[in-house]
Amino acid sequence: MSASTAKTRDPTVGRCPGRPRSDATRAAILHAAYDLLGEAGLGGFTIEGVAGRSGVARTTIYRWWPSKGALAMEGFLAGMVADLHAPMTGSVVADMQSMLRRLAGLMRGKAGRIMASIVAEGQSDPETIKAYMDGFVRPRRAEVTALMERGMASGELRADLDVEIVLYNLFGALYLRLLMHEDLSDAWVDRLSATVLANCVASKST
Amino acid sequence: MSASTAKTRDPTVGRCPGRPRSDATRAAILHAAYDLLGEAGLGGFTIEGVAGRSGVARTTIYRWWPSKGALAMEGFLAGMVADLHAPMTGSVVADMQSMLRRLAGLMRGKAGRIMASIVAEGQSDPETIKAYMDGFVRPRRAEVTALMERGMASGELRADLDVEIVLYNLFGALYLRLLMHEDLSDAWVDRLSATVLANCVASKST
Amino acid sequence: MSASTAKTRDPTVGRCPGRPRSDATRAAILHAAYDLLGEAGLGGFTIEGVAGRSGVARTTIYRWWPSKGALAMEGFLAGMVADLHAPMTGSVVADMQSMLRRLAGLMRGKAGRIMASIVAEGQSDPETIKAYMDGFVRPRRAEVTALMERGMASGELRADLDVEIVLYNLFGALYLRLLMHEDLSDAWVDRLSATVLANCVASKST
Amino acid sequence: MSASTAKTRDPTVGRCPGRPRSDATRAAILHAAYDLLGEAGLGGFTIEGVAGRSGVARTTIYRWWPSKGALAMEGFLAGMVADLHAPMTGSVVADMQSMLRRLAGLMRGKAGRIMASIVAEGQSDPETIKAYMDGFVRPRRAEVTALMERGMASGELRADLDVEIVLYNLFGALYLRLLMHEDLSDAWVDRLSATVLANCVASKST
DNA sequence: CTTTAATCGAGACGGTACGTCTGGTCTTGTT
DNA sequence: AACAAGACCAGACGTACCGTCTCGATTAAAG
Repeated sequence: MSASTAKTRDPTVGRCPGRPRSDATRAAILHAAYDLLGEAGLGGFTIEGVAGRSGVARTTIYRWWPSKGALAMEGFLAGMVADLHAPMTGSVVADMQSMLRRLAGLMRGKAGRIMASIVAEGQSDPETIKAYMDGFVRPRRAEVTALMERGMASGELRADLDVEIVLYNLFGALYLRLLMHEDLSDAWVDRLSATVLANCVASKST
Repeated sequence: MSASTAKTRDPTVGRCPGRPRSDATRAAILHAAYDLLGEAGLGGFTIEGVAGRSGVARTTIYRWWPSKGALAMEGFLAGMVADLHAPMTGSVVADMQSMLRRLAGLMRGKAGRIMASIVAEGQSDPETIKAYMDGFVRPRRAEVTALMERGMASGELRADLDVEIVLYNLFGALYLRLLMHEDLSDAWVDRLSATVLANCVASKST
Repeated sequence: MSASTAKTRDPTVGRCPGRPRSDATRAAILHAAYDLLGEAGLGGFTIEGVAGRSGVARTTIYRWWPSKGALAMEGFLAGMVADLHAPMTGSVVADMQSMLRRLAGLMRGKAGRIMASIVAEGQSDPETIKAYMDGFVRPRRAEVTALMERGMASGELRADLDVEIVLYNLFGALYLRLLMHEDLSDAWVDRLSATVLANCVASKST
Repeated sequence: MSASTAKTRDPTVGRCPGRPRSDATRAAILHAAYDLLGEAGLGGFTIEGVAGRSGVARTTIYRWWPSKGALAMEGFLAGMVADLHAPMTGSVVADMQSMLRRLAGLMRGKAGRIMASIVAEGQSDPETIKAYMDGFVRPRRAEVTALMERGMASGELRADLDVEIVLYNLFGALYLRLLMHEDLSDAWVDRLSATVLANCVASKST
């Protein structure tokens, strides 16, 4: 797991002596963390709670995760089985629209609550925000950037687009509504993508 | 203070008997709150800390503010002496650009840290986010909306703009970068406004 | 309580501001402490345990007692309702004998277990042993010393006694047997007092 | 080692299969135990500490010693190279006096600290006190008893002595002062032996 | 002037979670 | 097998704040 902030042994140096780390324990912790996050947000997310729910000693958690935020992050990522890969139809615009709807759908649910919590926690713990960026945001961004650049290359989108800015226009709007507890309905998302993407498609008259 | 979430006596019932609330105390609390927020963010922001720093009993704070977030909000608003009123030159686009630069400037400083903290706290306390919306976001939004509608009426901007979406494109991008601890330089802000506003001006060929 | 190691307010300065300390709470803590000591010794004596048993918050205990040992000591002293004042018959020797039997009786019971625990704890915490000396041992010693000196003055005991040494002969023997988990029956105690006191009475031939 | 409480293999059954127990390891453990005891008392004496200092795994210690006290005991006995055999001059009284001074001398030093620690530990672990009695106290007691009985037989001491009580008078006094952290100077010890032994010598007038 | 009622300080109190520490058990691989 | 290493559970430690509570002292309008 590239985004893991937990200490890990270097696997290249063969085997270390001593009892190896229990994967069952690790999984139990992450699972409990994800559940607790979804139920209580990061406000009610407690190392103590995770320990209790997973049946693991608190010391064990402290041994492997440096902070509450780091644990939350990894629990979130481990629980995000549903990935967000763009669907790859022919139309870049259609792909973008469906991707945004899917992201908004996640944001409306348990995952959205967790995402908001992580961003919140990140405001007082830089490590958390960094882990979130590296583990979740940037991979997503890279995918969408690639998609748009494909559209620009194929002529579907204007060639002079500032892709980064467009991404912030889209994701920024979604995150802002998420964090402000505003409506994230498909209708609103469609309005967003329609408005922004309309300015991205190549004009036919040229 | 319309955005105050502190309990207040109903001023219509004339004067109540008993000792009136001390304004010096109230000011001391808010001042200490603003300072503490700027220094430590909301992670190190505690009622206890505000009480200690302001030389006020904790009880007094609890008597008037229902939650940590409410106090932070009011402290933030009270400290925001520098307002953000649009400068009102002739050009709507120029006004928007300068307004965005000023907002970004605030975000780079102590106020930005506080804004991030309030949004963070709001994720576990809906009252806080509501107070932030009512006290800060919506007034700002209303100003900019009015500005843009003026531009649409005058013909400087396209008449078919979805103003709300454009606002989310702009503010969403700024908030996202603020919360992700990314760069908020004037250069980036100019790139943002250039890209978005270019799609807003009326095309001359009409 | 002269031996109290708990912080106490100076009662001479009238009333202090703030909520006054709850005597019920204090009594509950001391009572629970005595019980727990008797049941588990000082080895199983825990602040946490006292808090749980007395229904008091742990913080409250930490507020008033600086250490485990201090709490144990005060709990012990507070629980020693049965005092050990010498009975004051005519005969000093008889008084001594009955006093030793009473002390041995205590040592056989819950109090003895606590005494042993305190002495044990004192080996790694000098404060504890000091508190035990000041609060329990020295007052006892003073009583018996006075008793013997009365006997010496009246002619019942030899005038050239080294009272301190005799006290160590008696109490040392009892403590040693207590700490070594040896028998402390009345029969043995009588043998002790007979042997030692026989050497203390004034010889009639003078 | 007769007083050892460590599990030992029965040497009569020839050789057991498997790797034999390392005597170097055992010695290292006991040596580290003695050192640690002298430096930190039994309060700072931990299996972990002994393991670290001796370079031995904690498991190994737990395999062979059932409790902290048992290990401390054996470490103490192994370190007591200086034995306490009575010097055997002609005079029983002189021998007793010198023996008491030697014991007091030990008590003033590192060994005294360890003895106090062991007695302390024994209050919550009966095995420890038993091991201390069997390994150290009773052999000492037997020697002195024999010495006194020799004196009684030779007429130097009174024939009607209750030797056991006299021993408790002497040793009890010393232990009590040791455990109460009171002075154990030669002067005080001489006062003790003078007082007690004066009552033991046979009266010449008979 | 007195009431009289509210504010404000101080601080005790029951709680929750923190992050640390130690003791003892267990599970590995190595010797 | 014995051993070193170290993961793991269990649970107490002492601290920081939380939010509630009871006091006494203060203060200003209402009677």
